[in-house]
Amino acid sequence: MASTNPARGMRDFLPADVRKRNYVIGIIKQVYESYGFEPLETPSVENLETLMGKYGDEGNQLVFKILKRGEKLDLANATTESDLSDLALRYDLTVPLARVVANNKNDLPKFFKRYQIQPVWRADRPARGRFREFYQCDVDCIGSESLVVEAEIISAASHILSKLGFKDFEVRINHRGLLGKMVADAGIENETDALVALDKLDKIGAEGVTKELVERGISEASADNFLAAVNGNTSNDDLDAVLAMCSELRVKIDPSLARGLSYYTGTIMEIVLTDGDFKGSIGGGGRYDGLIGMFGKEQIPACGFSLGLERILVVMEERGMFPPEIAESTPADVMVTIWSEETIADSLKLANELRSQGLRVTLYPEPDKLGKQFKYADQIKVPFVCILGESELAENKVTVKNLKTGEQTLCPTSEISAIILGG
RNA sequence: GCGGCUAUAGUUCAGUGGUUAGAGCGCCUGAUUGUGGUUCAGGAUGUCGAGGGUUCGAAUCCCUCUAGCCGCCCCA
Repeated sequence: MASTNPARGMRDFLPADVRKRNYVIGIIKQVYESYGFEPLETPSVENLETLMGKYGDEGNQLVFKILKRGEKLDLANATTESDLSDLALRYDLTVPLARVVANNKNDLPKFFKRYQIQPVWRADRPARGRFREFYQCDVDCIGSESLVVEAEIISAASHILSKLGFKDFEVRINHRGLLGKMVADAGIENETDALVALDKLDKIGAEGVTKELVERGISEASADNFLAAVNGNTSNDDLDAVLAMCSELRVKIDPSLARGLSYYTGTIMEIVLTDGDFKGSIGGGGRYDGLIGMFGKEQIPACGFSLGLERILVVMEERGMFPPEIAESTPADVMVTIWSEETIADSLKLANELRSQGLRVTLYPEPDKLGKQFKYADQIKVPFVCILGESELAENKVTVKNLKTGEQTLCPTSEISAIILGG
């Protein structure tokens, strides 16, 4: 038998999951729009050449490539990857944005402030809180080199976390220029290796980082110099300016913050929870003044931030942070039963009357024993059941039962919504 | 990509070479032909992940594959 599991690293979202996701996405949209960011959507699929070379070597490996189709797919004579694949699923939302900006410069305002909440795909190995298809919630501001952009983006992301109920979190910032200088001053040639090792400082400590630097072929003297620089005077004008504009927020300079994506050029930032046992960032971003220029046109400055929806959801689930109306939501306010074949039309009519009174109404889909119908109502957690049986029809009334209290009322149709909304 | 662990009913798991593979939960039926959530009685459900091997005999031992989990790597 074929497996009924979704494909590796992919997930089905059952109704309860979707409600929680929509709740979080709703707040993210609302906050981004309150800062004047506009929505953008781009295709799931990009041309392979659009994505390749934008994320570093590791990133290139993780791009989800799509096999060529029809006559273009010539397996017998294929010798390179580009003979087999010409498209790929998008790896993040930033590179597609850069492509859109490069392609639509004349139609976009001088400063393009957009948000985008869509899934991205990575051919990664799935782990806890890590999937092959996951949503990112990006905000970016295109066209300005001003550090006001950084400040505002940090503010928006902080705002969202507060509104979702997070209390202990902080934004850590660093600067690619500062990192590059420290690496060069220490006499280290391979900047990527140095940064990857440095990024683990809070996890494995100074000794661990030194060890890893040496393992990556960097001399012990250089490694020590590098770490000394990180712990020494790390002042940077850009970072100081951002800090000054974010005085109301919890922002901290973290000289060990590196971030993997290769397209960042200036400020880099990450948002982390400082309470509980969730390690790792739940969002990050930075300035990428060179990326849009990689599409061969004008060089345009840009800066953005991405919140990881899945990680936010994992933590909110573990901590029970969803409001009761989301956590205990029901598909309908009331369920209408069907007494018999002969009364189907009456039940259909009743359901529609209740809908026109503003209620969410679910109809039991077939005549059945009342016990079965109640059991189903209980299972889907609707709070009220309407019974329209022979005796009710004879009186032109409906029995309404409150499933929580067990209370039952016989009343005309017109009074039902008052009972349900009042109860 | 590397290392370790796991795969048995819808689900969580027990079963370490010997009849017909079990349990909890869930599901179905009835007690209750106009009333759920509680209770009681009864019932159904399996390619024991796939393929091969050892054996008189394999869910159990061996090999291969596949999938999942944990750690490393990397990342949101």
